[in-house]
Parts: sequence; structure tokens; C-alpha cells
Amino acid sequence: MTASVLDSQLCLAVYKTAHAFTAVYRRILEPYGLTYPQYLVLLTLWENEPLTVKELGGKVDLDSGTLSPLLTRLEAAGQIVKSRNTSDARVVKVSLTTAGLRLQDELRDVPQQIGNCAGVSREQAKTLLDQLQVLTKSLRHTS
Amino acid sequence: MTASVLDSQLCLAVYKTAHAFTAVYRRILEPYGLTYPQYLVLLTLWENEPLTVKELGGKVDLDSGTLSPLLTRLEAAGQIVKSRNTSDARVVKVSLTTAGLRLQDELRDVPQQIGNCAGVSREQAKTLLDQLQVLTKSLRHTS
DNA sequence: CTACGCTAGATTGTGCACAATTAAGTTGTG
DNA sequence: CACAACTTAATTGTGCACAATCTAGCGTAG
Repeated sequence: MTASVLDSQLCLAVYKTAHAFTAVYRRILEPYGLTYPQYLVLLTLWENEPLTVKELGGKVDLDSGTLSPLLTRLEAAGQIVKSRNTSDARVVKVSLTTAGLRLQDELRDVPQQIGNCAGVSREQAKTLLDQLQVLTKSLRHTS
Repeated sequence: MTASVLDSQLCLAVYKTAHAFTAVYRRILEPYGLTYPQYLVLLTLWENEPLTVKELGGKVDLDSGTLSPLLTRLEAAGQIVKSRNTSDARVVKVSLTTAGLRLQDELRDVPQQIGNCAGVSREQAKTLLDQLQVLTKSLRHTS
């Protein structure tokens, strides 16, 4: 087997692992009416609220085409509020509502639940994480 | 840092690596009018043609809700043909057209190109692959 | 033969990903 | 001031992911 075929398999494996992860998140988050990307956005806001759409997009690696409708849904669900900046009307500021803040506490056990399902040791997780970050950097650099 | 937070980061890393990979595939496959999932379907057919929709779905891990429209697009693009089985009219057989077969040769360098972009050694790729497969199995088992 | 249950695919509806375009607002320069 | 260049978000269009439902066809028990 050549190295390149291995790389193709690697892509497929990453692809399938990502789906397996989101399936687990879906099961856990479904009772709260959240998807994994929405949860990611909330995680980011819990740490850094408030953020502009652009800042948020930079942190979660999503552009306005994905983020705009996602934020609209989160706002409709009552978790966040969008407001135009007064000094620069191009900028939209995203803040948490009381309900959105409360979710942080309600979802505090999610990482633990994910950890249980992943079932890898701390050392394995760290190693895997490092390798994936190197790989991602390499893929981004050449594309 | 707790192990569970590490697992959350691991999910995010997998998620980002998957996107980085598909971005590379997108760039490579775009001249051929193909997406990564479409390429996966063709890869499978090049090895096993003809296949039923169900067999194909089992191999690429996609259900009919995703596969049906994808196959419709591949058929519209002239790469495949769908035909009802005569003995059991519920079954749809998916075959390659001459153009679809020719693509196998035109795309023979794709794994090599992916390998160049990934830039990992054969040993690293193998290790990573194994770890991801174990992780995926664990995630599927518990969800 | 009829009815029930099962299977294969297709369809519908919601949401994400992303390229391309648009709209609105801001800033710098003549 | 006028206006071109740039920035921020939103919108549009295509395609994937997946749950839920629907339809058609098959097979068997009664």
C-alpha cells in the first residue's frame, strides 16, 4: 500500500470520526434543542461575551453565510440577542440572554459525558489532539 | 485541565481536520464537478460496480436520504446509471457509465495529491488511522 | 386470495458548509 | 464635499447529513 492511499483512508477515518462525534453530541444536546455548531457558539460566548459576528466567526471558523442563520435561530430560541453597534452600524454585537447564561450551568456535564463516550485516556487524547492539529495546519497551508 | 475538556477539544480538532480535508478535496475535485461525497461513491463503485443503493449506503455510511439525491446528481452529470431490478422492483442497481469509468483514470493522481497536502509520514498516518478507528468504534458503541 | 409485516428507495423538512453576491456603512483621498 | 475602496453582515444558491415519513413491492400466514 502506498502512503497516498493511506492518506485517503485517513481522510475517510477523520470524516467518519467527525460524524460519530456529532451523533453523540446530537443525542446529548437534543433535549435542549441545540445542535453541535450551536453549542460551539454558546461555548465561545460563555467565555467571551459579548462578541461581534466577525469575532465569533474567527473563533469557531465559520463565515457569515453559516453564522447568520445559526444566530438567527439561537435568537429565536431565546438564547442570544443581536444588536447593532451604535458607533459603527456595520457591526452586530452578540450577547447572551438570561436563558443563554443559564444553559451554561445546565450543560456543565456535557464534556464529561463526551469523555465517557470517547473512552480514550488523557494521554491518548493529548497525542491525538496534537497530531490532528499538525495535520490540519498542514492541510490548510497547502490549500 | 480535566480529561473531559480534552475530549471536547478532541471533537473540535476532528471537526476542523475534517473541514480542512474536504477543503483540499474541493479544490482538487472542483474541475471535475465533483464533491467529496460524490468522489467517495465513485471510488466505491470503481471497486465493486454494480451495487444496489443499500449496498452502497452500507459501504459509505450514508442513508437513502443523503444518497438518493446524490445519485440523482451523479446520474444527471452522466457518471452513473440507476436501473430497477427486474426480479425485485424495489431494488435500484447503480452502474457506471463510460464517462464514469473514464473518471477513474482521470482521477488516479488524487490520492497522491492528498498525500502531499497532508504531509504526514506513512507511520504517522497509520498510527493516526488506527487511533481514529478505535475512537470511532467507541463513540458508535456508546451512542 | 387477502391482509399484515417487512424491505428498498424516495421524499420532506431542518440545519450546517461554503462560494458568490448584495446591501449598508465607514474611511481615506483628492 | 465627493467618491472610490474597503469592511461587516446578510442573502442566495448548491450540496451534504439525517430524522421522519411515504410509497411501492415483496413474502408469508391464515
